[in-house]
Amino acid sequence: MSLIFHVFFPLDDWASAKKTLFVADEINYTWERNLKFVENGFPGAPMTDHPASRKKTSAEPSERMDIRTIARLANVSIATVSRTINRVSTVNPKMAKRVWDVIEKLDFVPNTQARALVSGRSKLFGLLVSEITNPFFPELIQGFENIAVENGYEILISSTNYDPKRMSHCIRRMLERKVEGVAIMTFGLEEPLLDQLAKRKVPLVFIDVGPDRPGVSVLKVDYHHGIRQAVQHLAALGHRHIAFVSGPMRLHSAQSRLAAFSKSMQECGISPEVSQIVEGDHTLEGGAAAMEKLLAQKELPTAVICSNDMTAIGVLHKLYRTGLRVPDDISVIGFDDIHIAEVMMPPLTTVQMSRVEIAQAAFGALRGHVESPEQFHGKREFKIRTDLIVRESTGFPRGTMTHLRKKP
Amino acid sequence: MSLIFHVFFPLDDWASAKKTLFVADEINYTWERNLKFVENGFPGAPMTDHPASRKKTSAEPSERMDIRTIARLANVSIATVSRTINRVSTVNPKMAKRVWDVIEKLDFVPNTQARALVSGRSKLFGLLVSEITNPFFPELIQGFENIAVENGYEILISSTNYDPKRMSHCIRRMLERKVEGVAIMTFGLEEPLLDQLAKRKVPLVFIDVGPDRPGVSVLKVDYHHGIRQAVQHLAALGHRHIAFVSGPMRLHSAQSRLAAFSKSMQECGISPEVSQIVEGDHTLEGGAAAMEKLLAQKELPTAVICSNDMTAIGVLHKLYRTGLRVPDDISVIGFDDIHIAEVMMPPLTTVQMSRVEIAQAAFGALRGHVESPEQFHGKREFKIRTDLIVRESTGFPRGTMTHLRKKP
DNA sequence: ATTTCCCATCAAATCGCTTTACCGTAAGCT
DNA sequence: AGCTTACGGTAAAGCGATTTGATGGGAAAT
Repeated sequence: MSLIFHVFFPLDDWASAKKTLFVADEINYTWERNLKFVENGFPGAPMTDHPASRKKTSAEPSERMDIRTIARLANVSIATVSRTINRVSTVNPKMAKRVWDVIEKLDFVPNTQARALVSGRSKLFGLLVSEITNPFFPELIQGFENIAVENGYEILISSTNYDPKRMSHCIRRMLERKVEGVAIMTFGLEEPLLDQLAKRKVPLVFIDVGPDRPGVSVLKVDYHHGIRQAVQHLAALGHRHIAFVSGPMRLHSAQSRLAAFSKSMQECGISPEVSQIVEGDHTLEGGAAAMEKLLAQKELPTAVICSNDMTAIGVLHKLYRTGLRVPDDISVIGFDDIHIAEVMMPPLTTVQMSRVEIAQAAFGALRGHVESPEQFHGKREFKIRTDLIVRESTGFPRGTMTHLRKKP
Repeated sequence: MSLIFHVFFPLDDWASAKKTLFVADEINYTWERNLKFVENGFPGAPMTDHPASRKKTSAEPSERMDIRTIARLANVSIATVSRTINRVSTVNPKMAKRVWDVIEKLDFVPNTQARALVSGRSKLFGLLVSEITNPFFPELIQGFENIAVENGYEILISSTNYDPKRMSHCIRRMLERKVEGVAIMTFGLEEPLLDQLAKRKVPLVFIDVGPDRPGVSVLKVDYHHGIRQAVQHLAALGHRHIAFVSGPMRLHSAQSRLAAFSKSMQECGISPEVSQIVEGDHTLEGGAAAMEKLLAQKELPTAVICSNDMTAIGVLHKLYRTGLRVPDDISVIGFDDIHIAEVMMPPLTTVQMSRVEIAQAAFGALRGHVESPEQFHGKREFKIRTDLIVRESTGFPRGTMTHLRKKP
């Protein structure tokens, strides 16, 4: 019978002695690059050094630091050092202290690569986002990173920039680093690329939609909840002509948001007009372009709901350029609630989707699969809520309160 | 005698597709600590599994993939496979093709950990930023990642959130992963933390200021160039009362920007007033708070220059709240030129500092140190230019063109 | 005094890949 | 023919940990 603790590498404690320091790596390798030398009269043929050809450049005064160096200095066996570092509970405290002392004195840092190699656990998760420059993602990354580090994992972040080639490259790199799981936060399903990961049975977690396979979890965002609130909010203010600027329609999340919008409109007894639904691409520029299209139509909506905040900000900007005032002339609602939405002019009414919640759910799913696969054998789903945050970009529709109205 | 090529892991070629991607990482460790279990009546003493205890969970139908599996299937020796993968120039193209074919058919991915372990090269760089949620950084990360990936490196990204503890932790983690260099883009010098890295001779690159040590490069940003343009621009428009919202003064970059401002003011024959210089913290909220302080003073400036764009946006927002119009009532200039600055209401006049340029310089410095230390033995400095981008948040000072003026 | 445990030790095997000798072989040159 | 050369093969030695099984010493328990 044994009590099992999950301990891999007790950084906090370890570094608890405030001396967090650094390990000497051997980074001094040189390799000259050169062209193939054809006319060679001498014996040594044209050759290329194998990249790993290492030459001890200098006789380091301090010999290299091994787990066995520690063992020697602490006067214990390497097995004991290993156990100590990994906090196996059977080591005698006295012995452990001796070991820790040496480790601290020498500022020893175990080599993660070696550990990963033998243990088979890289303690690495991949995090794939579609666009790191969209503020939504850094906030998500931040959350994910926090939880991951707290739990002893590292993250490999990659931004696909909506490019499938790039995405495939990212996945490849993660495979090379032997990630134990990947969170695919691109809001889209790229079937072919997944095969590489599926084949290797890497646990995955998706947002919105993902293949139905063991080892794959999906975070189901309840778009409808927040979007219905948005539509109702607008309807209650008296809006009947509500436009929608969608995201790129190949994204599942964009489709879902649009669907939620249409449904909510019907629930409110308003029938959405097709001409008032225009496709954006979730960027600032896309939002501005979409608004321009809307502006070009004979009938102007009195409110616009956008598929994300970046789009909404683009819309706000186009409106500003056009001389239309928000919310006096037209109301605008975004989606995501990125930090900057709050300081727009005017502050943006938006549907918030918690990054922290998503990050936690994603990490939890991955960790679950990795650390206790038995309980996580099937596909798991997690619900993510969304809620309307009312700020100042929404108001009564123009014409409703004529005395307040001013013509642009 | 041999000709040497630098080839480690030809990602580009290999994944011949031009896919560039991202790496990042982050974080911490949790492990439950446990007390020694004294009262144990049962046989199996309190035990902890060694983390690396691996249990073959499933009998893989496909046997595990080695470099030697490939060798066997391609009918060559493992040495040849290794040479092929590493593009050693002496391998016969025909043979190489045979090997590549098998590799592709089996979707073989070499284990980076094993390679790193034996070759001593992790092909990993650390990237430390102060705040990933400030849009400036994701843009920088994007640039850094692009170049790194193109050159076969991965990045471990960490955000310190201005917390020294966290920073120390980040550094520790990077050491464990055996990064070959670290770009410290926190715009601040944390002496004690550096020791950890310095001791291990990890190449570093800083922005603005860094210790004068071999292996350390510094990216010197020419703040004065852009800021002088900003001041001159304002002065030319007729402004004489120009305020400055600085960053947190413990940041060297914040000090430099302020110094550049003061100097530029003097060059223009204007003496900066102390009361018009207020400290912000490079955040939205800090900018708003700073503007509030400025607003509370008896004499209002006619223009405000901010230490970064986030601050400027905060200022803009506070001004909007107060009912002051930009640039009619007051002009505002930012610094950084983050993407969103362009769509502010009004679009922000700002000093641009190229993220791409910084990323390239940083990567170049690191790579230089790692791959040809002889030429890079000393501290190297790189210049980064800054330039004013005039948009619409600046105009004539109020009172200059009385006929255009409207009282708030 | 003997039996148990507990705690450690040692040595050896692994992880997946790189690298180094050293050895053939077939073709190319003289 | 006689030698080089080019190119691949073999085999073995690591890289820096983790793990396991065999083993032993000492202290507590019987």
